[in-house]
Amino acid sequence: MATKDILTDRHKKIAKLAKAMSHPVRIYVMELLSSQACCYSGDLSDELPIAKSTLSQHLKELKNAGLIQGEIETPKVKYCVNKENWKEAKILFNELLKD
Amino acid sequence: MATKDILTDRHKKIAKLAKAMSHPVRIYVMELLSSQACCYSGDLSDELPIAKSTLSQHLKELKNAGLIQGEIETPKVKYCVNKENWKEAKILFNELLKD
DNA sequence: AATAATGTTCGTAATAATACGAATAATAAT
DNA sequence: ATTATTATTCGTATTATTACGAACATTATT
Repeated sequence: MATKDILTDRHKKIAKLAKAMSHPVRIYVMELLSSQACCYSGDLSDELPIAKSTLSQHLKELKNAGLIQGEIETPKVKYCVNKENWKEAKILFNELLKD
Repeated sequence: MATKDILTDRHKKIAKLAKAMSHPVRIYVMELLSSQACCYSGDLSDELPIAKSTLSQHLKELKNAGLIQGEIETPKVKYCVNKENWKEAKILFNELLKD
C-alpha cells in the first residue's frame, strides 16, 4: 500500500463526472440537453416515470457536478448544459477512452 | 409521469458503465490497463493506498461491468481490459459526448 | 506435512444514493 | 386575498457503496 497521491485530481475529477452520469435518468437528461437546446423541469417530469421530487434530486446532482445549469423563468425553471464543463468532460473521457 | 420505456437499454447501459467508472481507484485501473498491457493485482495493491480486500472489490466491480477480465496465473491474477466492451464503452460515450 | 505467497470472500460498520409524498416557497392569475 | 402553477426541500425508508481486517482457498516451496 502506497501514498495517496497516486490518485490525482484528474482521476477524482473523471470519477466525479462518471458518478454524475451513473444513473439512467441523468443520462437521459444529458443526452437531451446536449443534443438539443434547453428544457423545462416540468417537461422532463412529464416524460420520466419518476416523482418530481426525485427528478429534482437528479437535476441537483447534475448541477453539483457542473454539468447543467438552471435558469429561473418564473414559475418554470429552464435547464441547459454547462457548455464549458461539458466540453471538459468530453476531453477527459476522450483521453481515457482513446484509441 | 410517463411510461418507463423512455429510459432505454442504451441509457441503462451507459449509466452502468459510468457507475463502474465512478471511483478514482477504478479510473486509475482502467487508465493503466487501457494504456499499457495487463497487470497483476499485487502490483496495483502496492501502488494504491487501499487495503487489498478493497482493491479486490473494485476489480470485481469492473469485472461485473465487463470492463476488465482476470486470468489466473497461479499464484497471481493477471488483469486485462476486456477490449470488446471497452470499445463499446468508447462508442457509447463518444456518441453521448459528441460535439 | 508445514509454510509461504497471492488473492478472494466474509463479516461488519459507516456513509451515500435512490425514491416517495408531504410540506414549502415564489410568483401569477383570479 | 385566494387560488393555481411550478419546482424545490424536508422527512423518511430502503438499498447500495465503500472500507477494513480476519478468515479462507489455492498452489508452490521447503
